[in-house]
Formats: sequence, structure tokens, C-alpha cells
Amino acid sequence: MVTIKDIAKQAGVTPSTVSRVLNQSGGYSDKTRQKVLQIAAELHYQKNEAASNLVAQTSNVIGVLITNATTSFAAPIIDGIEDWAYQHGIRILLAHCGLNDAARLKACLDLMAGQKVSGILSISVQFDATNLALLKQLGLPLVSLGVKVDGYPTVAIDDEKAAYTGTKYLLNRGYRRIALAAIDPTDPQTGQARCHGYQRALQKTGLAPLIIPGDYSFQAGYQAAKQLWQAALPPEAIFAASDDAAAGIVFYAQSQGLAVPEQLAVLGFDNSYVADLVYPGLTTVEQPFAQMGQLAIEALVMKTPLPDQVAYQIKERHSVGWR
Amino acid sequence: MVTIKDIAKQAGVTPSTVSRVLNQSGGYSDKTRQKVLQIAAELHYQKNEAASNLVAQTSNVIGVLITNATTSFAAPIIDGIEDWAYQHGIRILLAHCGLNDAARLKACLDLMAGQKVSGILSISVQFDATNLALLKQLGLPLVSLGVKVDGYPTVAIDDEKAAYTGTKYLLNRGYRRIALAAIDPTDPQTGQARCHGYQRALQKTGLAPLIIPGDYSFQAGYQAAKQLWQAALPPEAIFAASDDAAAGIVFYAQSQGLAVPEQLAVLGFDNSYVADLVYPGLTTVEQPFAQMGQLAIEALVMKTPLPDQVAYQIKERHSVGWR
DNA sequence: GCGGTTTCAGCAACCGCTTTCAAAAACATT
DNA sequence: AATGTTTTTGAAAGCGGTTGCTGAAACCGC
Repeated sequence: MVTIKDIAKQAGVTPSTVSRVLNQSGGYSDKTRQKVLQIAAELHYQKNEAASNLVAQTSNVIGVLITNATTSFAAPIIDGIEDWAYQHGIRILLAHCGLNDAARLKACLDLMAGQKVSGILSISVQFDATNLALLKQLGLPLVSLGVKVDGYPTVAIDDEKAAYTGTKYLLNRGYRRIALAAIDPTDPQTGQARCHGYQRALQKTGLAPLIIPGDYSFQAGYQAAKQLWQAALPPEAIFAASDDAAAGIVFYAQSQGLAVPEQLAVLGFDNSYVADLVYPGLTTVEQPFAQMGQLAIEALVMKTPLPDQVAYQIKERHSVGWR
Repeated sequence: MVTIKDIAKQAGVTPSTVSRVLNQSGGYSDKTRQKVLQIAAELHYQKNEAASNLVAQTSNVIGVLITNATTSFAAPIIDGIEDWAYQHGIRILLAHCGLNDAARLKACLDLMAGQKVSGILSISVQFDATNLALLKQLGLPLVSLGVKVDGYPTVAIDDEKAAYTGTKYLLNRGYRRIALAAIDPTDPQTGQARCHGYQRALQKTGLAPLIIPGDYSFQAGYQAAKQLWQAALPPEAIFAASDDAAAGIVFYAQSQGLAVPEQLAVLGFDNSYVADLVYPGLTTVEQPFAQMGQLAIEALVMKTPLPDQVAYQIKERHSVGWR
């Protein structure tokens, strides 16, 4: 284990000087700088972050909190975060806090505190009151992605408006009986906002809203489609709460020999990975996940202000046609 | 910031004692233990891992090296790792090293060394000679997932055998003209092994192998299908190198109005997330990713021996029929 | 109640790096 | 050449735990 002492000895200076050179904190001559740097390189010096963090009382590590990785949108966000972090010498401590698992979330928070992370990025994590209080007490900066966390900045699209736009898009294309599927209307954030946007778009037309609740999953989409299709008057288009759900709907359609979009149009949400995978490719409301991740980490680390809302747009593929 | 000193003062003992109690390293009475623990809880004591790691010269953090998260199989592996880690008080430092990006891999290794991680888990990361040497020099234990890293334990399925089994499965079902698609035969590990397995299975039958190279991606699958279908004698079945590629093949089939599996059978590889998403559901050679992740981290942390090979199996859905 | 053993707790050094303060060296000014 | 100013370097304390060593206290059998 080579330490700054070793370098100091070889260079004929004191550890203080080595430290100053290595941190570029000024107060050394060009000559010593060169010598120190050279010897450090020769010796393959590797700074002990623990020691450094100890005196700094912080670290260049940020904690990333996710519910779990196997959600279609987590991966691109993580990629976005990671790339930015790499370019800025920031490290990422990953922790899964599960879905609404207060105990595990607390454990994660403790972990972050113990590791003296310099900030936390939470991806779609809902904070209960206790953990929110704990978080406040820790005094760590946090940026939340996708979900509003009281008292902390959030990066998210405007779900209400996005749902409105999506619904409007279907209307403009001539669809009339439009269902909203696989959404959780009890979810105070995303779910409700999207329901509202959907209803607002329909209101003007006098059409009746039709919401099939669900948990955004493939299964939820599949079940919703099944249920809708067995009704007396099936919808012409289904606005899915996620691309996964949209895939479920398409799957159902395929299994019934229904042509998409001719007999049933499907509009997805997310523009995730799966949108390209299913046939036909999903027309979907895009959330720029990677970019959101970058934005979030940048705001967290640089303390730059966050845009109020992230731009979304409709990514057109082939699951919606004209009617 | 509450430290063991604060606890010590309140409890009327010295920091040493507090430390011993907190670490359960023995040498204290039941009375002091209770008092210390109680006060620690009252004060919301949070151990400073940096300080602890400094003296221990190690940490309960393990580094997880991935190329990037947006690969269909990375997520379940990470989930598997994370769950195990959580249960064992291990933390995860995540780093992306890109695909064959030696500079970035080196940066990751440096990072791991600096953070004094207790071990490294690399997921499908190929080590070049220089970085391999660096790794050896660091002296850190490593377990590799999916790819063989010279001198370190690996958890992976037997690709040769798996490909053999998959091909055999198709043969048994009556398919004769079987192509292997979207595979990289120059990849010394996985790719080659699978090609061999495929060829070995065909050899006995006297059938001619037909390999369409590719990079395991959806696009590669799509292109391969296209190419194969435009040939004079299209195959009856395609064995895809990944589920992503299989999805691409199915996508192509759908776009051409080819029924799967009636007109074209598709066998996937991985049993990833997407196998359930496309229609028809993919029959595929399953790799138990989450389990592999757990196995790997367990081997890394507990230094338990690794099974030579992980069990794979064919997960039947509906993209392969009978002929 | 006494020597001997075991248990419990304190002292102090240390992990590797950073940073303040003071001293020394280099340089500039008259 | 003497003084003042700035730059460069060193000494030392400390970040918050951990741990070997030592002494004190508690417990043991006789």
C-alpha cells in the first residue's frame, strides 16, 4: 500500500506538500509539483478515499436509490447518471429500497449517511413521513426523479399535460372511444395527474372517460385489454400507462387476431426499450429517461437549478393509425 | 455529527468500550452494553464508515462493474446482487466500464482501488491484458459473470452445451433447416462456444449449419431474419443468440405476415424480460440471471466455491411448435 | 480472607490524508 | 545591504474509529 508518505520520502518533501500537489490546492513550486507527480505515477499511488473522506467529512460518492432495477425505465436513467458521474469523477452507490418498504428505505438512508455520500438521487421512490423526517434530519441534498418528494427538487415530466397531449393525439387521429388502462388512480402523483389530463382532454368532446386501473405492468395491460374487449362496446384506442402495459395490450390483441392499429390503436407511455421490441412498434409518449438522469445528477452535484418540467413528446411508431 | 465519543461521554465510558460494544467484539459487561446501545439509539448514532474503513483497510462495499445497464440481462443480475447484499450488510458501488473501453475500465479499477472495495463483481466485462495485469496487482478478489476472466472464478452457463441443447430441442421437434442468428463467432467466449454447440448438434444429422453473425441485438435479429428469409430456401427455425435478437426475428416475421411458430419457429436465449413481452411468448434457453448474481456475490463475499456451471433450461412458451 | 484467574475498561497509538499555523526561503523594494 | 513581501515548505493536530496492551475489578477455589 503506497501512501503519500512514501511519495514524500522519495521526493524529499513532507506529506503535506504531497497532499497539496495531489489536490492542486496551491502553495508549491513547479519543481516540486513535477517531482511529486512523477513519483506518484511511478509508485502507482492510489489515494485512500476513506482517509480523505474522513477528514473532508464528505465524499464524491452519491447514493442512487431505486426501487429495483428490473423496471423498464430504471436502466436508461442509471445509464444517464453513470455517464455524467464518470465524466465528473463522481461515484455511485446503488441501493434498492423496494416498493413502499419503509424499513428497507430506512436502511438505505442509514447506509447513505454512514457512507457520507454527498447527495442522494432517488428514482421513483415514495417517501413515507418517517423516512422523510429522517432524510431531513440527515441534511443531505436529494433530487427525486419521477416522484415528488416534499421539500426537495424533482425532475419529471408534467404528467397531467402529457396525458392530456396523448389523449388529444388520439382524438386528433379520429379515435373516439378511448380508454386509459393499467393506471393507478390512487397514486397521488403520477396516476392521478394522468387521469386528470386524460379526463380533461375528453371533457371538451363530451366523450365518456373509461379508466381501467392497474399497476403499469405488462400483466395489467393484458388484463385491461381483455376486460375492455369483452365489453359490449370495445374501445377504438387504448392509452396505456406504460409501454409495458401497452405491450400487454398488443399481446392480447395479437392473441385475438386483432390488428393493431387497424382494429385497436395502442398508445404507450415512456418510450422505453420495449417500444421498439413489440410489433407493431409502439407509438408512445416519450420520457427522456437518460436525459432526466443526467439532469438530476447535475442538479444534485452542481446545485444548478432544475427546469420546472422536462420536455416530453410523442414518439410515433406504428401502434396508432388514423380513423 | 454524533460520534462514539459522544456516546462514551454520556455513558461514562471510553470510546474504546463503545467501539467494542458496537462491533460486538466482546470484552464488556452486559450492563455497559445495554447502556451504550441505548444511548447510541437515543442519539441516532451513525457510524462513520470512512473512519472505520480507514483502520480496517477495507470496506463492506463491493464494486459492481457493468458495461451498461441498458442490456436486458443486467437488471435482473443487479437485482439479484442487491438483494443478497442488502441481507448481508454489503454495499454496492456501481460503475460502468463501457464496451471494450480499456481507458474507462482502468478508471473503474482505479476507482475501486481507491474506494477500498472488498471485491469486484464484473458482469460481462472483457478484460484486456493491461487491465488484467492491473487487476492482479490490486490484489482484489473478483468474480466474473458471463465471461471468463483469466485467473478468476466465473459464473456462467455452459454455452456450448446450452447451444447444443437448444439446437437439439429444435431438431427433436422436427425442424431441419435451423439457422443460428445474431451471434458473434469471433467472440472467443460465448459466441464461439455457442457456435460449436450448435454445430455439434447438427453434425450428427448431416444438416448444414447456417450462422448469421450479429451482436445479439434486436436489430441484429431483425436483419438476420430478413436476410434468411430472402434466401432461396428459408429456414424452418431460427435459434437466436439472445431474446432481444429473437424479438427482432419475431418482429420481422410479423411484419411479413409470417406466423410464428407455424411458418417460422424462433428459439430465444436468456429468458429475459422481453421473452414474455413479444407475441408469441418466446420459447428460450433460460439463464437464471438473478440467481447467477446471487451466486456470484456470495462466492465473492463468503469465498465459497462456485459451482462449475450454472444450470440452464429451456423455458417453453409459444415461439416454437412441432413440425 | 488470600493468591490466582478471568472479565472488564481505559490508555494510547494508529489508519492515511488534510489543513492550519509558523518558519524558512525566495524574491522584490528602497 | 537591509528591510519588507510573497512564496514555498514543514510540523503537528485532527478526522472517527479500532485494537493491543495494561491495570483494575470481579470472581474463583481453598
